[in-house]
Amino acid sequence: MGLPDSATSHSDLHLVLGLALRGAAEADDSETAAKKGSSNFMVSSGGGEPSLTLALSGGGDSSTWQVAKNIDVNKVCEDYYLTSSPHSGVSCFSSGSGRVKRERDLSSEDLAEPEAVDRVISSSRASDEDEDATNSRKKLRLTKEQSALLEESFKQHSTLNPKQKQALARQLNLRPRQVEVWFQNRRARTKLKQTEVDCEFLKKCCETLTDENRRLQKEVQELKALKLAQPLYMPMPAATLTMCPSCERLGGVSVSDAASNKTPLISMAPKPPHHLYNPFTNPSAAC
DNA sequence: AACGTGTGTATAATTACGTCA
DNA sequence: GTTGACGTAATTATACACACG
Repeated sequence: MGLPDSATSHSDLHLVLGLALRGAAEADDSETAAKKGSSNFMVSSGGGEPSLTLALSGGGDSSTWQVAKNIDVNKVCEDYYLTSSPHSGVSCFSSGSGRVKRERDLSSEDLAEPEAVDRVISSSRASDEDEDATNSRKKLRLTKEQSALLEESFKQHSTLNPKQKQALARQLNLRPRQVEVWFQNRRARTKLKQTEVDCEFLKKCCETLTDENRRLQKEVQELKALKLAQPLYMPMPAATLTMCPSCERLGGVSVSDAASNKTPLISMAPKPPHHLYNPFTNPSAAC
């Protein structure tokens, strides 16, 4: 496996360079370097000398960070969740640039949470956009268990109130913001899926109507052909006449006209073959 | 068979903006 | 009118699977 894309980011460039300096004495292992590079928790702004401890000194268990920083971030999180007590440390899903504009999760809602450290770090960096931009965001991959629980919760209610969000986050060992984002994206996916279903349904409707239209057009052509085949002004046997129940017309002739024995301007064609559409069986269509 | 690379897909995260209390 | 919380929509970025040479 090659270097992850993030290895080419500025932040990781710093890391890789720094690690390369000391890595000479270690193994010439690009994958190891990549893994080291993938840990973008806290790179010191001090240029050449990478440090992973600066911003964490006042916070959680530094030993945890020392262990985690050399391991694939997702694996770290999985292992971390499995082995650590809930909220015993800083969330490993540092999203880097994400806390500048939205500070929703900095509210009292979850300030008591352990990831407060994360947010302290982030907020302390929020004033330094340039440095913030050097951290590429790492993407969390939810475990099957987490996904299942989220799905289960989503089935019950597609939106969460703050308490539910908080509880779910605690249950999943995620930040409330992450739960919130998951639900947002889940709603979006649901909507997209429904749109696709609707689209398919409308396509089928369109096809059906097109077929129906084609059939009717064909029938019109056949009727026209039949009409041309008959001589004009041919008297219509009364028995072949039917009355439209809705407008009380007899084959294009009103009842009053028929009663007065006036000759219709246009004679009715003989009764069409039974397989053809008879407009009088469908008054609304005929009138 | 193992490896590196390009590509497509799923989805976490971000951003912008609207609504409402 | 302002503010903060929350929602959606659009978009970006990342992780991963897979095909291919």
